[in-house]
Amino acid sequence: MDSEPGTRPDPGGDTPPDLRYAAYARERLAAMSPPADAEAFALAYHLLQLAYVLVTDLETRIHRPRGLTLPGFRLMFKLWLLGPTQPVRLAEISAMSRSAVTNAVNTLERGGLVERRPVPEDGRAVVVALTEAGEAAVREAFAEQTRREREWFACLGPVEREQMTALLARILRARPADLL
Amino acid sequence: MDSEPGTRPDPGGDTPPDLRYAAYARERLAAMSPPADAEAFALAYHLLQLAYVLVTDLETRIHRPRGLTLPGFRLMFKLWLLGPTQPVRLAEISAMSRSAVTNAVNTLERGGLVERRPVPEDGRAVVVALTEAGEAAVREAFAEQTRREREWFACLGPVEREQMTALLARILRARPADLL
DNA sequence: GAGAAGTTGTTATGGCCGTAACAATATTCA
DNA sequence: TGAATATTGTTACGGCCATAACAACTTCTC
Repeated sequence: MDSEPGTRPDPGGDTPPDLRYAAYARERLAAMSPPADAEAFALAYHLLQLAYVLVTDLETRIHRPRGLTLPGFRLMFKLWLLGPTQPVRLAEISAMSRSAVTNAVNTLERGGLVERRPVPEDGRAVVVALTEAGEAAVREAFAEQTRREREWFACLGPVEREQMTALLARILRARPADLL
Repeated sequence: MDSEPGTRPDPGGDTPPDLRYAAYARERLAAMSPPADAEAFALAYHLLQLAYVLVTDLETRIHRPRGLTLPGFRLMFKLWLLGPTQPVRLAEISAMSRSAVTNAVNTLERGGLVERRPVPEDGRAVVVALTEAGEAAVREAFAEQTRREREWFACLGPVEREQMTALLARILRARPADLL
């Protein structure tokens, strides 16, 4: 049905393959018996796909050419704002595991971008701090990343951008309580 | 400033650490000289953070207990809708590399969930197809994932959910042309 | 037809991330 | 005080993903 060109907004023209797939999947799910929740699928799919494509773009276009990675940059950016910080704090802010922080810090430390310092009051603890090279790197990468983000979001108006941020924040705030 | 409790929506109560950090970062960026683009940061941050937290939740709560992974499930789900498909097609739909597909298919094939079949017309090509076990697995996992997604998005009304999906799709459709 | 050029899938290497197990250190509490 | 418990950071292992290089095959072009 509906195979003449121009009948719909563009279900086959220069639409990227991931969006064509999304449209197809939505139809198929709605047509199942019993019909599946095509709206929940579409929201989750577009959210994950956009995040994936955006992450890949920032990584390959901004950070890798500078010898960084996106996760590495994000960690350094936090240190830039927060100052020297314990791994356990970084892990809980980022909602990721302590071992992931250890790995990221290892990589950045090899590159001379951050350093570990012992904490006198607690023999277990360590703080991670930017080196001077790390501070310069994060400042420059931040400028470029912001520029690229603005390109990505230029298709939305200011009100829409705020709406979107607010909706995302609402979901994050209301995240299911049983997250472990 | 503003340190009495209850003055603001909750910049310190039971707000999760990632959102508290986001609010702090936003203030700091706006207070820089010259001020940085705190809005672009906030939008990108909330988008990436939500995607990350959601992915982690679906992975650990739904798929890992079933012996799957989220990327593995997503690939199987595509095969479920599309039928036997070439890796190159899967890669372009998913906007990921062919080698990532190879790896994912290897893992799924080890688990007996998909199989490779040669293509008579093209000696290079292969199609990946669900096995019977794979079809059963994807159907069950899909039901659970949908249930969980509905919990995540229950904090939005139907109109807001559609708004959000539309905004995400708009950004995906307008993605920068020079993505390589 | 035969060689050049392109496509497909794979492998190797390296980074990211999670879980589980561990050693070292702090804290609690009987 | 001293033993049980909790916390911190690390390591080992396996999965995901990208890039680059490669072999096999197809298609284009002369």
